[in-house]
Amino acid sequence: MTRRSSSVTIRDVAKQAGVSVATVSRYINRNAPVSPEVAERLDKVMAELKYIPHAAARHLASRKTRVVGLLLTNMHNDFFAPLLNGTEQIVRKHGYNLLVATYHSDSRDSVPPPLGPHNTDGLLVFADSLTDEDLAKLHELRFPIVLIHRTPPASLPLPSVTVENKSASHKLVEHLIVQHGKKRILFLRGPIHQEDSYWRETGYRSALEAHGIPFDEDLVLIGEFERDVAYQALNRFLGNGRQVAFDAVFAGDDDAAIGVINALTDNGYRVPDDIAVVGFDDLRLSAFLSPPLTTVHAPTEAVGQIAAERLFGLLKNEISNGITLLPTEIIIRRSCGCQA
Amino acid sequence: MTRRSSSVTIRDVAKQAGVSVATVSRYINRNAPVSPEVAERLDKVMAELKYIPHAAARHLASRKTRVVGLLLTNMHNDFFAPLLNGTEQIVRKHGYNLLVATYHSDSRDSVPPPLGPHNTDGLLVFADSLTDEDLAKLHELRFPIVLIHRTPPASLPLPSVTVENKSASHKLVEHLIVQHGKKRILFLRGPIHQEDSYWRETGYRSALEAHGIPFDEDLVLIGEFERDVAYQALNRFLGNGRQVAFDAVFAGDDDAAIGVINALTDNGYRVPDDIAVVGFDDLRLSAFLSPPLTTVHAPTEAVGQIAAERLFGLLKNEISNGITLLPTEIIIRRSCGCQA
DNA sequence: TGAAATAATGTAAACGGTTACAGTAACCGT
DNA sequence: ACGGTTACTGTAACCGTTTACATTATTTCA
Repeated sequence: MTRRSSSVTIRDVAKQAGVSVATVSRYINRNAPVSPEVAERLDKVMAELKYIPHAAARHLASRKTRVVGLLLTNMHNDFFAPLLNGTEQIVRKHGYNLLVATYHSDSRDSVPPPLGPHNTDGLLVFADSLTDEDLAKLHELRFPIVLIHRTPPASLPLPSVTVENKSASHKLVEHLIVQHGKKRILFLRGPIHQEDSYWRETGYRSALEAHGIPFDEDLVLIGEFERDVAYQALNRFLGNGRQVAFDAVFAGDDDAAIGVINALTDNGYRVPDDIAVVGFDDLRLSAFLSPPLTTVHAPTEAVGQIAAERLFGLLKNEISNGITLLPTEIIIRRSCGCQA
Repeated sequence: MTRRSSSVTIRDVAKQAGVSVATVSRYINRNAPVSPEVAERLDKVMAELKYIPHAAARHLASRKTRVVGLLLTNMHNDFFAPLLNGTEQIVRKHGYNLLVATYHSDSRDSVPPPLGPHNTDGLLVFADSLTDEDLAKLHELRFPIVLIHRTPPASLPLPSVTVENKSASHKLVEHLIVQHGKKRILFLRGPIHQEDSYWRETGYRSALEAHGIPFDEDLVLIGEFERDVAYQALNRFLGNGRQVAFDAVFAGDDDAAIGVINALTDNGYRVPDDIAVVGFDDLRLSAFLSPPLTTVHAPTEAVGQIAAERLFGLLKNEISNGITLLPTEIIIRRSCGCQA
């Protein structure tokens, strides 16, 4: 007994059942017929020995990991919980495992992405957690990738699933203008280079333009889709000793909206009486905020599910590219001033 | 060229740099000295070839995966976002990857746990995602495990990190009794067999007892720490045509509290004027609910961090067992009736 | 009825790393 | 000057699977 490991291997099973390892392997993977007697014997032996195939050995030999990766920019936002949940459901359904990691330009000090062909069979890539070059490199290796909340760079035909940002933002801002007579609407920009940011700003601008309100760069702050950043930004803005120069805020997302409401309240403003606030995403708890948040419902869990399903499609060599754009819907609650 | 794979291997690097594979391996792992010239040459070659070590091959040879697993019961609750976040931070800091999965009695139809010695170096096990027997088996294999929100079964000296439930629950319920004169306090029980449930109920009972209020089984409903379940349960309770027989609700956790507030509101009760509601966990958004939720602050992100750190301690053979009990703190806001 | 297909199994070579063992050369202390 | 370290490197076995190739027995069918 010179074995280093205490774990039972396929050879133990083979010996115990009086067959070759190849037969055991084939039975486990159901990829070649095995006689009923042998099958029965194997079932018994494997149960007795509590045999569990060693993943790494399998991966090495078969060149498949049965793991898919989810690469995020961060996870300190309730936005990611449903995304993860949706993804995990599908991954589990397919008998795969899910590796999650964060990666971003900041961490990118010559450190390669933590997830890739070396440890996964395919990747779900959120927003700009990978650069265009990273994506191009992976695609060149024919590595399965589906993009989430981001469309493929030019000439890279990667599947993508994201949500409709622009028209919903347009409608939301329009609601502020038309229903509530707002004219000086602050906008909290999300992370630069992130598509959601871009399209939400585009929708914001187009709504202003459609109603003859000039765009004013002074009315855009850095929100980063983060509660604390938004809070700070607004606090600084208000602390400038300036007169109130705005009557509403489109916070970019719900998380930032929380920060905004907080900052406003701390500075003595009432929401929505003095200042209307709207967000984007419709987090699980946004309906229960004080005041209930007017926002845009984004089907985040579905995004995770669909993206994962498309990834598994890719893994089965079903070539499916093109972008899936999930519809969003504006949700009128109280923070805009409605009594809904 | 008969190679099946297109990927660059350690042998390519070795040949290109004119050294043996052993030297390359040693340099990569920094576990033996390598001459400066060779080091430099290797750096260059590895960059040129874009060499990334194949994880599975490494795992197989070294018998370490550099992956830790986080096993949850589910993830459709905002409670898990900070837990995951905390865990991921530490895991990343140590250069490991994080595999997440859900597993529960329901899924346990003779399906073995998705995470274990075959694909991870250690496991973070939340609540009752594994049974006592599962844990015993793994511990017998000397597999590193740290428990989260659960203490080790008798005679299994597993490290554990959880939060103080009982005394905080006691204080919270006491607050309802003493400060607000509540006497008929509904309790929404969490998942049975889950320790948080048990201790929160214990705290609830001890507070009642301490103030001479008899425990009434009719006042406990199934909440499951889930918003929808709590909503349904309370709705059914209210719909029984019975007279209002309670004046406050301890919802078990914040997620259930949302459901409770919602059900109450839908049935024409005002919170907190008619019925006081308190939760547990202090989710990221609980302060911003309407009304702001009186609850207990649980340092969930810290739980994730500390549990992960302890797991890495185990991986370094630092034997650390015993349970880490993180302090909690009651947070008085408005939903109990205070004006705070 | 004989050739060809099919079923069931075995042997052994990968897969891409790590590491035990071994060896050489330079260095150190006495 | 010589045994003992130390620094660096190489060879090849091994980790636990999958799978190409081979083999034998059994069907199928013209």
